[in-house]
Formats: sequence, structure tokens, C-alpha cells
Amino acid sequence: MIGAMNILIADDHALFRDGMSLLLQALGQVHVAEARNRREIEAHLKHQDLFDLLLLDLDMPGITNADGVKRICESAPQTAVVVISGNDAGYVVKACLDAGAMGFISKSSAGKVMLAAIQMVLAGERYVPSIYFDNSSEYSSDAASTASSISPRQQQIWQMLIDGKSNKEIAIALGLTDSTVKQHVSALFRKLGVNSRTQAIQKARTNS
Amino acid sequence: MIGAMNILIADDHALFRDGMSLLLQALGQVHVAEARNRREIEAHLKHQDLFDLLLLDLDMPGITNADGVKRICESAPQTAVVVISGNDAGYVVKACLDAGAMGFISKSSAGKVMLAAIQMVLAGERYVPSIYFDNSSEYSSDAASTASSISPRQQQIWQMLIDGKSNKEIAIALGLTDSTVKQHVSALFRKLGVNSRTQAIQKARTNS
DNA sequence: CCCTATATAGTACAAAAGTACTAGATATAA
DNA sequence: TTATATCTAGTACTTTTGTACTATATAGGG
Repeated sequence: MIGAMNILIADDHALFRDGMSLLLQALGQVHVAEARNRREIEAHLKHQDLFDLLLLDLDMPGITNADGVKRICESAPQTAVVVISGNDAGYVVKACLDAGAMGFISKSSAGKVMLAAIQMVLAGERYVPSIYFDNSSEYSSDAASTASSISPRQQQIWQMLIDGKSNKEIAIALGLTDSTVKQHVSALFRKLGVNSRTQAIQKARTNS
Repeated sequence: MIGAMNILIADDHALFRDGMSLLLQALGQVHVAEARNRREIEAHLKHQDLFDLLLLDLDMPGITNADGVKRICESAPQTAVVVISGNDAGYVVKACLDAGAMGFISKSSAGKVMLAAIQMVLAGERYVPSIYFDNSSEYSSDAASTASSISPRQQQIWQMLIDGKSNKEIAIALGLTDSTVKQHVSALFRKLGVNSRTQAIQKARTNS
């Protein structure tokens, strides 16, 4: 690598940025910039262009889901984006990778694992966490699986429940009927073992 | 302070624990233990007793709200508990302090601020963040306020919405009628500017 | 080919949620 | 004292949610 690497850390928590910044010193010649919200990320990408790497928190002002990741990835095609998230459920990982991320790091990971992942991405490789493979075929294929997993459509609708959308709003957004949305929501509830949207939201927040 | 201080860091994110651990070195002689969930916290408190300080994350397996904080505080009355949270809304701060916490640190705070807060608590003082005072009378008094803030009852019910409870479950838990719960829920929605419980949950997650 | 799962859409119904009122008790601020 | 806000509880009503079915089309596995 010629010269110092430019890395942008985007997280709203100072201590996390500090810890990550310290971790990155192990890479040698690195120049680290920080952003606390989407506005600051975009400002950095516009004015100071050309970052080699963007470490992007998935729970910060302006970036709360894969859509936010997609926006950032599209506005910085030359920068490798690694998503860092506390929620490492398979559907989240898949959504982020589909959105254009080059890697996904769980916040529960040890520092060494994070560093290895970052080095892999800097080397041009995609990094996918092992958890992602544990559930094997469930999320790894874009085709529907036979297993009793949450289908892509259900995952999509799950995200919209989390975003506070009503059945009607979901139907309009996806170009479906109310009836179809209800069918998907009920199927999702059955798989999650819940019987209300608020419980489905809690499932996404806590365990998964 | 005689000898080394015993400090327990409870957070499910490794990097955060590392960053905090590093930060604590500035205090001099400290012995740091770590816990990743409630089970590990309780194990530490039982077997290794007598911690001077417990830095407790408010979003980790087993500890998601003030009730969790209360349980921990009660099981370790000799240990000063400082809650660390990404959500520093007034009602969260108040709930934690009421639960018995000696301090409340926002994850968005700079390291220096965190360190100062920790030192204050170790000195026997309660630390309350300045944000808590910005909204002045709203949360600082246990009496109801005239301001258009979220009342204690509404905060309590808000938390139960977040936990996925139905109106009926809330009514039973609080010994109220369905009608009264609905009244509180509607009043909360009006203040939050939403019209569904899923949106109310999202409000708690994102901005506030 | 058969079985299964998904995605779609419909009907029908029960339950829950949400709104809009009234109303009494209580506490606080002006 | 008056006004305001909370907490409680009630009635009445609409809308939304959730479940239980049927049904068609598609795609994959055995």
C-alpha cells in the first residue's frame, strides 16, 4: 500500500470511535477521520474524497438499516464499506452485503477478529462473518430455501414493521394488497413465535 | 483509596469494553473485570464480591431497561453502579437513577467526560449528566410537572409498549382498566406525535 | 410426479387498538 | 380561587390487526 491509508470511522459513540481508532494503529500508516452521523459522513465523502475504507455503524443518526448503507455505498463507489453492527442476525448481514457492503463486523467480536476482517477487506476480499454460514443455506442463497427460515419477503416486511409502518403503508410501498401483507405478517409471526407486531419488533431488538 | 480499585465493566461489545478498560488506566491502580451479559455480572458479584464500581451498559443481554438496573443495584448494594447508555433521553436517565444508579453516562460522551463522571462517583458523589438539567423541571422532580413532557405514568407505559406488551397486559400488570391504559397510550401518542405503538417504539429507538 | 414453500389475493370474523368524548379526584402553578 | 395536568374509568365508535380459511401460480427437492 502506497502512502498512508485513509479510513473513515462512522459511529455516534465516542468511546467506540476511540477504541476502533486505537485498533487501527496496528495497521501501521493510517489516517483516521471520524463522523458521528450521516451528515458528517457525506460531508467527508464530498470534501475529502477517496477513503480506502469506511467503517459504518448500523445504529447511528441517519443510518439505521440496509437502506442507509445502500445510499452510502452508492455515493462512494470507490470506498470499501464495512458495516459494524450490534445485531448480527443473518437477515441483517445479508441485507447489508446486498446493499453493497464489502464486509460485516459484529460489535460483539473480539478486536483481533475485527482487525483481521478489516485487513481482509483492505486486501480486496469480501469479509463475511462465520455466523452467517452457521445457518448455511438459509441466507446464503438468493433463492428461496426449503428450511423453516424467514423468507426474503418476510424479512423485508419485518424491517418495515420495525420502522413503524402499518399494513396499509407496507401494501402501498410494495404494490401489494392489504390481504397479502397480512398473510406475510402472520407467517412471520408464526415463525418468530409471537402474535403482535410489537413483539416482532422486540424479537429483532433483543435476541436475533 | 487503599490498594487497587475493583471495577466491573458490563457490556456485550468487546471494543467498548476495551476502550473503557483503556480509559480506566488513567485512574491508576485499577483491577478491571468484564461481563458480557446479566449472567456473567451476577456470577462476578457472587463469587468475586466487593466491586467498587460497576459500569453497566443499558442495552445488553438481560439488561434492557431500568428494571434490570434495579435488580443489579439491589443485589450489589455495596457497589456503585454507573449506567452507560446510548439513549440519554431524560426519562431513561430518571428511571435509572430512580432504580438506584449512582451515575448515568451517555455513550455519545467524550472519554474525558466519562472519566470525570467515573471519578466523581468513585468519590462518593452522584453524577447526573447536564442534558438531564436542560429540560429542567420536567424530570428533576418526582412530582408531576406542568410542562408538556411525558409523565411518569406515560413513561412507564411507554417502556411496556417497547417490551411488546398489549393494552390488556399493561392493565393487568398495573392494576388498571383497559380504558385507563388506552387513555395513557393515547396521551403518550399525542405527545410523541405518532398514532401507533410501533411508531412510539421507533421514537424510543431513534431520536429520543 | 408429488410434496412443500413462497407469493399472491380473496373472504370472513374476532380481537385489539385507537379516537373522542365525559367525568371525578388530586395536585400544582399562577 | 382558577386554571391546568394527571390519573383514573367509563361509553361509543371506527379502524387496524390478527387469524383462519380457500385458491392459484411458481419453483425446488426427492
